Amino acid sequence: MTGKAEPGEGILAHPTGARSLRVREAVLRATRDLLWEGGLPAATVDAISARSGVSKATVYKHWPTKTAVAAEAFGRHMAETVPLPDTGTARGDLAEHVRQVSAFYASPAGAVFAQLLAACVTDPEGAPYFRAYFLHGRREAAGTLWERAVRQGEADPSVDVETAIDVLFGPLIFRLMSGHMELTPGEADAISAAALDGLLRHG
Amino acid sequence: MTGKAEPGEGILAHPTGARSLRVREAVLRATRDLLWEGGLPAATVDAISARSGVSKATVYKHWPTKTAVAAEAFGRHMAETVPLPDTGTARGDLAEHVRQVSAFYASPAGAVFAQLLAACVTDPEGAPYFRAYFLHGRREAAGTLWERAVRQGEADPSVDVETAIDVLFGPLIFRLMSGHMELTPGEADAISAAALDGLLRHG
Amino acid sequence: MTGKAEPGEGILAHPTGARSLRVREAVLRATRDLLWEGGLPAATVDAISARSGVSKATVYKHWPTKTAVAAEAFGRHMAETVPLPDTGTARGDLAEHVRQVSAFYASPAGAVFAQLLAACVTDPEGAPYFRAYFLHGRREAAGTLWERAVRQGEADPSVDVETAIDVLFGPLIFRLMSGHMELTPGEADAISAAALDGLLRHG
Amino acid sequence: MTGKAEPGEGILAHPTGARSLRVREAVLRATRDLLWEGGLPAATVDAISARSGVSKATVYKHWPTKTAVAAEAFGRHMAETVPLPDTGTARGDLAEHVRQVSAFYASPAGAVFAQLLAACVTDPEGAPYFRAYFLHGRREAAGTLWERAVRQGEADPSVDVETAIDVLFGPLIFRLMSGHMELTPGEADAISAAALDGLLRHG
DNA sequence: ACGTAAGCGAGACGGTACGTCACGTCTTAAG
DNA sequence: CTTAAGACGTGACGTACCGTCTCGCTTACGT
Repeated sequence: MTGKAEPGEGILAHPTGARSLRVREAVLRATRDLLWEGGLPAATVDAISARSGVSKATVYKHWPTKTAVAAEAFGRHMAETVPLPDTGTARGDLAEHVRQVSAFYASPAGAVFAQLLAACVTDPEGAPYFRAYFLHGRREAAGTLWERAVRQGEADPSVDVETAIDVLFGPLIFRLMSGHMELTPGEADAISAAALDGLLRHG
Repeated sequence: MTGKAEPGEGILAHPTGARSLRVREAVLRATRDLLWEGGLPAATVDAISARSGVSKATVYKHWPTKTAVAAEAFGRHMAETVPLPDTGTARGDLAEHVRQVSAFYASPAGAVFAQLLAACVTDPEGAPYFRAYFLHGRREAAGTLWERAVRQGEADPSVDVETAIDVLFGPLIFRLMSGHMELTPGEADAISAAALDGLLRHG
Repeated sequence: MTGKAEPGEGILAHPTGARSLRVREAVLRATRDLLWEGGLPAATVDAISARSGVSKATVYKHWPTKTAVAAEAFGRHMAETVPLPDTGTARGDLAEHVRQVSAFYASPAGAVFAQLLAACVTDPEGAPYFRAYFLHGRREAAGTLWERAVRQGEADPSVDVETAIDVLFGPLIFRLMSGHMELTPGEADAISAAALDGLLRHG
Repeated sequence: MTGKAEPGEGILAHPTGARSLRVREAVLRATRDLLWEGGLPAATVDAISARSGVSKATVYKHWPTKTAVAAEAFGRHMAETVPLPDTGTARGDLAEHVRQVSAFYASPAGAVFAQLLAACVTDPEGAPYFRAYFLHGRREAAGTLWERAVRQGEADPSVDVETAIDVLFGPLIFRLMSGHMELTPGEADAISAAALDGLLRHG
């Protein structure tokens, strides 16, 4: 898996070899802990280096930016926790998923997510890592849900997967980033309802 | 009017008086220029101070954070440029507005917007300024459009204004921040169509 | 005295003001201690900063290079300890001075001197500080001796002061730097004798 | 001959064998070029390794320190260019030699010499190499001159060879290292005159 | 002739210091 | 009492070079 490119993201290369593997593991573990304890601001390269026992210079040989490290560490850690809902109806599944993601954003881990997303704006080198190691997985899960919904005939097949995902989750992210509205389960439901049924009257 | 609180945002206080007015004007003008030239990274407090002739200490007496200064400067400058569309139909107006906002995000000023939004995540003191001086105005404009659409009977009155706005523009912001998709006019149309008509089939 | 240029060395400028004075004092004291404990290698800017309580950035605002700091600190400390010999004859005074300087070079402080002189080769920015704050004082003292010797009619007035000094002390420095010969009192006497009487036979 | 100890310097050992010879040659050639192009600072071990095609580990199997490599490379290159003067008189020979050495110190190669001498202060492991591969040869040449002068009856036989050499060339080195005076031919003559005739009046 | 061990190229690694940058606080003196 | 000017502490940045190391490859030697 070392240095393997993520689909659609070009090559996110690292040094290879046995020693490198040890280094990568130590760095990612230390970074994950730091993120957990103090968010992105705590995950300074110095701190990562100190805690992992890997020298700063070596960190920079593996990742272009601290954002990249943090993104990969965060993505690794989150990758395991993606249970897809199965309520019987596509509408139920999608709404439930929005509710879950909203709850995630409202959690401490959500704050880290926001910090990482923010960091991507400033750090174009790190952004691909965030997309590859975190966003990609999440979007793939949501995409699965969406395609199932289309197959079941509930979802509008003329809507692009990407568009659908953005319309469902973009609102949550908007609120997360700007803080203009809260991310309660109720709000999540309101958003998913509006997105699924549309803003205009029909019929 | 100086230092007046923005609706819903508590008190964003500044020192008052004639000299203060001069200071505020000089700082905001200098900051605007710097933002324009090099984005948020260029709008260093030192740079703002140097260019405006206002000392750093004074800047910090008027604003809590450099983000606050930048947010206000950006908001001031953008406030004038918000023409609301009038195509005849609510659907047309909303779609057109999404297209306009999308184009704005894709522009250089959009990059500054992204940087500011990102900064708000890290800087809770500055965030209210961004909301008050920029977001608020934008959301108010969109809200006007939405309420007109409701009055015309085209929009679903059961959808909250805030929800509607977030569903329409959240997707754009998601893409802007994470960079996973482009912000072309075509994409903007796809998004507004999906949001307005809903993701599920109906009928 | 702050920021005052040393004669013949152009302007070795520092920030001025009361706070600066405190900073300079703290830095020089800390540096002197570090030099004493571990020589130039121990006097890293980080260590100086840590021990003096003055931030690294501030150190770099006062001195261009760690060599400069060390040179000034060393010179300050050494300035007080320059007793000029008075044996009655010029020959005796000069020989005695060579013996003293030789002993100094052979001492721990002499090692620091060697390190500083070596550093000047690599660091053209720091060299003037070494000349101004250390060498200048030493050469002035030796020059005094020499001029007294000329007035007394013992020394050859056709020999330039600078030349005389270099011929007397250059050999010691050569040995100190390259380590090809020891710096015992006996060797010092041999050198001063050779320099004072000349290498060729005469008469 | 490889790895043979230089006189008076203990054993400066290298690995032996046919391959080793190739390695040594490549390294020394590359180092010489680098020294020539950018002085000691350019002669990084990495650079030497890269340019010579010899791996860093191998370099360190042959030499204890980068100073050692540089010293040997420099000495090798300089070994060929030591023409001894023959003016007819010992005084003329010695003065001429001082003039030549002074010119050498003032040349680009002289700067490298200064850097190497400086490096020896910090690097006790490399110093013997500099003495063995460069200084030794130079001092031997000067010693030859001196002994000829003694045999011819011009030089004072009571002066030790080493002392004589140091008195003649120490002043040049002092100036070279500290930069307090220039190294013009005129200065060289003043120095040799003072050293040869002595600083005191006689007769 | 054929392993088998030494010598080697490649380059990752830990370590240490470097010099820089921007933030936000503080001090001083002028108005 | 507000300013301008700017020094200062703090904390992180990314880089550079050192000297050590690990890994296979390839040479050349010993049996």
